Amino acid sequence: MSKQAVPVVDLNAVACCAPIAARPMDDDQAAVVAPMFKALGDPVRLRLMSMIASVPEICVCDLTPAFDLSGPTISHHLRVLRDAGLVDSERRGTWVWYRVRPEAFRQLGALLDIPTATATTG
Amino acid sequence: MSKQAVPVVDLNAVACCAPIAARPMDDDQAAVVAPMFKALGDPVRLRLMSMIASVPEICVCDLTPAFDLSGPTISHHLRVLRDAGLVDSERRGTWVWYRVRPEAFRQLGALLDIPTATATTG
DNA sequence: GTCCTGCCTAGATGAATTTCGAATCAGCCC
DNA sequence: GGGCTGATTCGAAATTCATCTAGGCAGGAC
Repeated sequence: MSKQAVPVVDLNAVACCAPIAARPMDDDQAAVVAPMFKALGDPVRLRLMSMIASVPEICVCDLTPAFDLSGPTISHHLRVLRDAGLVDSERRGTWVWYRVRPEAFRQLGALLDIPTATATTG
Repeated sequence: MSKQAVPVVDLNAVACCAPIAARPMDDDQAAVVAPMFKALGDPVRLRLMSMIASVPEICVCDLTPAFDLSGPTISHHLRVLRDAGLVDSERRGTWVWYRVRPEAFRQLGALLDIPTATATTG
């Protein structure tokens, strides 16, 4: 085993939103965060997420025609995004509207922050 | 490592740093970016990424014992991260060292930026 | 040279994912 | 109520994925 691989961290306070690069992530936190990244790890869902995040809210009827996929398939992907906590849905009359959950979005962004000088030296 | 060290993802091909929420992402860009998120969408890989990003560089021999998984499995996950363009590897003597690719890391963070007007007004 | 250690590759396998058509649920209009 | 449209859920097929064991290559010690 090498010596310099031991991480030098004292930020044991923040577990929820500390950047990935701040210190090694523990198993529990990884289990919580990974599904969010996983939800964005599909091109269809990434485009759906982008379409939803680009406007205050958007109807499923406006999302589906943008893809060459069946309605149930789009519905499935939207559910994955919703289960991951990235979006919210609300039925209003005939249509169902989706919007982004800004706090989840912000949290993901914070996780990818580069704290200070660790990863920038490579 | 010489032939495998070339990342599959071409970072320059991505519309660099345009946030997901700025405008709907097109199909090509989604196809390039999604594998990066997908690579982070597994708890093991997320912890690996975090361990690598927390230090300037780290030896595989320090990564493997942190998990209850076989060596080949860890090697597989490291390859996924490498193919996604998130990390780089280099053999020096007996050991292989991994380090983060800061530009990929920064780009992912930029993608999750909120352009301060769209997603917060919903 | 031989042996040992560290890491990767190859092949196999059970689990998860993506996708569809069919069926179902929710709301509106006549 | 009956019919229509929008969205989800159900059940199944094809694909992909995470993981293992076995084996191979590179480098150092002898």
